Amino acid sequence: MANVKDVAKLAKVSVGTVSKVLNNDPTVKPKNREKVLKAIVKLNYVPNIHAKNLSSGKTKMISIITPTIGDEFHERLISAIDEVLSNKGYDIVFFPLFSRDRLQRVSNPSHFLYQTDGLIVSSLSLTKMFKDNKLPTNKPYILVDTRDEMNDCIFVDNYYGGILAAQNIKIYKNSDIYILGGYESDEVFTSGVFLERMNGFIDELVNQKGIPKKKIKVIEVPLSWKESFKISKTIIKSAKNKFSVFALSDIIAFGFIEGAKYLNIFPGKDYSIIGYDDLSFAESIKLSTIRQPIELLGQTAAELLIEKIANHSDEKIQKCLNPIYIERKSN
Amino acid sequence: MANVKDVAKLAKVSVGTVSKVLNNDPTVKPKNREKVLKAIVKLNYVPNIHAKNLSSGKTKMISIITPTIGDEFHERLISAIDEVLSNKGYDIVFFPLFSRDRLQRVSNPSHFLYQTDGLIVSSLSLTKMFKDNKLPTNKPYILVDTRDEMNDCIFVDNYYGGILAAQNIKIYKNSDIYILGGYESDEVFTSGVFLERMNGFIDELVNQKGIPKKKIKVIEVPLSWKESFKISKTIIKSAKNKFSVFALSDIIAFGFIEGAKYLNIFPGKDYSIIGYDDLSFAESIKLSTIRQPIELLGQTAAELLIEKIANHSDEKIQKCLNPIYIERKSN
DNA sequence: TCATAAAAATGAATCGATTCATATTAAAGG
DNA sequence: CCTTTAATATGAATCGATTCATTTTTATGA
Repeated sequence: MANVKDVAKLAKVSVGTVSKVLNNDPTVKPKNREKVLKAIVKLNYVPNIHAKNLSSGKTKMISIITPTIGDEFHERLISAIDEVLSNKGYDIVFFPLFSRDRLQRVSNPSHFLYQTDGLIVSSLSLTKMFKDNKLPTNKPYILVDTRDEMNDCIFVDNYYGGILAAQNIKIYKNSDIYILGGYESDEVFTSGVFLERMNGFIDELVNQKGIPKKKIKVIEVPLSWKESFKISKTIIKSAKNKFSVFALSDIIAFGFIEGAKYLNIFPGKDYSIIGYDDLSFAESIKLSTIRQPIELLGQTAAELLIEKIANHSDEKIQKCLNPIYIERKSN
Repeated sequence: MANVKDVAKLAKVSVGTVSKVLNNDPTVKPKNREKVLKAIVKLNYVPNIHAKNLSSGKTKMISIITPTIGDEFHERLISAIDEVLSNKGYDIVFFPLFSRDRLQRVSNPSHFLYQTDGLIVSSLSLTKMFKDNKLPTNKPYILVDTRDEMNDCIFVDNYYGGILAAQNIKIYKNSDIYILGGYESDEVFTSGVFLERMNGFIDELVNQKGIPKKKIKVIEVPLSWKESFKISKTIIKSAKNKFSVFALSDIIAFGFIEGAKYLNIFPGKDYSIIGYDDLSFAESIKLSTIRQPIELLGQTAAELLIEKIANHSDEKIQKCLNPIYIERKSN
């Protein structure tokens, strides 16, 4: 394997010049640049990234940490982040946690994860993961999709999202109102967004709309359409009259709607339902929902982090974006 | 930031000893080990991973490349890979491609991606990505979920999966048989598995079961349940009598079934349908399907790669796993 | 033509670990 | 107690880039 020295020798220039060529330094004359380039090709030279990282003290990489990967929210979020970062010359390295076991491994401060130029942590609460509520690194980082007073973060106001749902949901006379979702099997991997949505919804209904609290039924369901699919029967049977549903995620709303169809109960007609997120399928199933600006969330996070890296400024960042209500036929 | 030298000085031992402690070398006496450990804590020392990578020539990391991330198949595959690798002391770094643009960036031979100890490439065809049908690296790598004569690979026999579907699908008299799926928007990101499934299915029907080819209708649909949801109406209207469907993925089968329900057409009663993959929801919707051993696929890939890294052997690996038919009510 | 300033090239020092041949210390055996 | 052997410890050399103070070359203009 050839290295800079070999290239320098073959090109008859110094290693400094080779390094300049590699980094597009304009202070190298065309003739020399060409010589170096030719030598690189001839030797089949590939720069060693580890040496580069070590000697420059930079990696031009950003670590991204997420709980899982199999969902549209994170796919869109990360794509958006990647787009911004790549424009600024950064690459992303991606660390989905999957399990507590992997979290354990990845908690080691000497893990590669913490030795890139910065980190974006998505949908995770550091409080629950690390006792001191901090990532074990002094690299700059920012949390996304989590509210955290102690760390820099950017998030969508989930409490307000709940309020929006409450303000817009159609309520039938004498009818029950169901909140669906929010169950999380492992509390270490939760960001608390579901609870906030629920609280916003309940507070608004009770305090502003004067709905008696006992008419609001919270049904804890995991974030999976299959689960709400199953639970739909129970709910529909227990409900007298028409009823209203606030699903804490579009995924849950979807399962409920599909399950209800089996009983010939249709959204917008026999009951009203509002979802959350505005995922790509929401429009096609005519689901009213609270839209999160997922792409904007990712873009802003990326921009803020890059700024932080560039300025070394340590002023606290607490950025809040607002969701909006999207009206469709289901409500 | 403290380094090995600082630790050595404080602990009053040599850097060699510090390094041994860091790497759990048994030839260091308990007393010294303790001194070093104490110094590490006192100095808040964190090993620099880039220096380690450079000097040792190893990273103890494996790169994983996938086209996307938002699907159950890859989530399960990667989890399985991660489990095996972590047991062998390796960590994974994960590179979803997302887009051609990112593929472009990631094709640079000096990318970090190619400077780990090995690579696993999932569901991608190198032929379409690189003109010489090789990854731009001389690190060991293995392809998963792709058949490729030129490279080491492990895959599930998709052609045979198609045969299995053909052998088991219920066929009604004078009825049409539909194949659903296989449309891919960007051919660079395709692995060709859908085509193989389809060919196996058709060949078996025509050659073994004597079904006339014109009764088999191929409907190209993208891998999205929404799309097959939409197309279901068209198909059902055009179909006289009962009919049979081979969905090239469970996701597509699901969309079709849900769409058909709107027209009061039910699987296992008004038509028969077989899916592919046996994703987690297949059981709950009673979908007959061709099960891929996803976890086994990931585990075996990981094991083979580690072996390759250890032995430097360059004998060609071409491992084929078999899918099995899972009977449920939809067929 | 020469002095001076600007541009380009140089290469030793550096980053922070691991390696391994060599030196030191401890244990075993007579 | 001394020799031999085994167990530990040492630290200079190494990995392969970047950096930057210094030197060399080129350009400018009087």
